[in-house]
Amino acid sequence: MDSYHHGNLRAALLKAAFQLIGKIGPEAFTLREVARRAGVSHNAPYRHFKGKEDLLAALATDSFRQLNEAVIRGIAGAVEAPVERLRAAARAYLHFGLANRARFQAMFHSTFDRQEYADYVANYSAALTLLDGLLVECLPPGALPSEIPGQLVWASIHGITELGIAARLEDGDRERLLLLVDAAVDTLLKGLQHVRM
Amino acid sequence: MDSYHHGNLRAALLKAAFQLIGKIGPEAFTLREVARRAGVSHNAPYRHFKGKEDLLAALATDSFRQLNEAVIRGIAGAVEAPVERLRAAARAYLHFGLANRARFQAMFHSTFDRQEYADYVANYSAALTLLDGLLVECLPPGALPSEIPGQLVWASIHGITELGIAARLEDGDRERLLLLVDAAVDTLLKGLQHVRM
DNA sequence: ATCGCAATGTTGCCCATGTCAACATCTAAA
DNA sequence: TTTAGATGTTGACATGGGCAACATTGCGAT
Repeated sequence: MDSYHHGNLRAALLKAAFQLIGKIGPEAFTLREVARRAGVSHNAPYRHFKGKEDLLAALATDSFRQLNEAVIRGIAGAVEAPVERLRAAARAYLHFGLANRARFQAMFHSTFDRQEYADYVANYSAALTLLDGLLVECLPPGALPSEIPGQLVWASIHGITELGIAARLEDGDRERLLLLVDAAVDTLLKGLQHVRM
Repeated sequence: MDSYHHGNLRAALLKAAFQLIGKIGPEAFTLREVARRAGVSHNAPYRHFKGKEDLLAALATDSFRQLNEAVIRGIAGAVEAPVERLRAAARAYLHFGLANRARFQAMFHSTFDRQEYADYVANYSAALTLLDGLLVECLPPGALPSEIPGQLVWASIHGITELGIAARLEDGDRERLLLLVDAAVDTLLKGLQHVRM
């Protein structure tokens, strides 16, 4: 092999992009550098992506998939109790964000037009649905006339993660944030049992 | 006048930067374009800022100041009741974020080294302190052994704002998010009265 | 089998940007 | 008034995104 045609350049480019964006922020992220890392000319990516944004969109979509998987793995390793499962999911979410700050940013702060990326939207929604399902298990049956509780929990976990990313973390802070996530879950669950929506 | 020297270029550059970043994202934000808008050569900004990042840092710092002011204005226009004041602050926070998405991003997702920008850190902390003060008024006295509740409330409001920014909004969604913010405040307050920290 | 075409890569180019260096102009203090 | 420092300007360089023209390859119709 080793021939003119790469075989599966698209995948290779995405892989290289993952590594690159992990080392530097998504701002410094460079199409040409991705190509270099894939051992390919600076224009080869254009045969597989419309441009830089398109690559970023693919990256974001894939990252969402991985986030969902990570969350699922998280709850799989947890006790049966619904609250524990929700906590585990929340912790997994936080952990994913902290461990993949640049990709997290690509997932939420990219500028591509979402309407053109149905896959992205699907995986985005899946994350919310996932969390919402766990939440339902934690609340008294029939207590969910709206989608608000799910969005509330998601937003809180997401906010903690965002702020955790924004503040550059020392190693000890990870613990603190985990406590915060637990506190968020507990507090919201308690509050949701008392507040009318 | 109209002379070689501008008079107060630094301020003019910041102003131009505000306008520019309002029109486009902070990624597309360009030092040269800022200079152009200030009617000045592409290298003039270097006499007032170390480089692009430095300008962004100044912008972020200033934006934080404005956020805090907006929040304060928000509570000033609210009823006396502590919970109402907290709600007003939260709404102001959300509103500021939605109305200034690009600057909001600059505030939280920039890559400059925070240690070099004491002003930035000060204004950042001020936002948290502000919120925390409002929160204390809403809780039973002596019930705050930790900083967790404040961070919790902040993170939730922030998360709603971030997700609101991330999802491009239709006009009707603004209402929904405001409801969400109110729900967050109510739910967290209720929960905080029942959960041990 | 072969011919031809579409897919995939490559090279070369253009323009914009961030930043450095050298030079120009102004202002204020000595 | 002179002159040094502050402030702007012009020019240059390296790098990046993206277009166009060309090269190579593999695959399907004949």
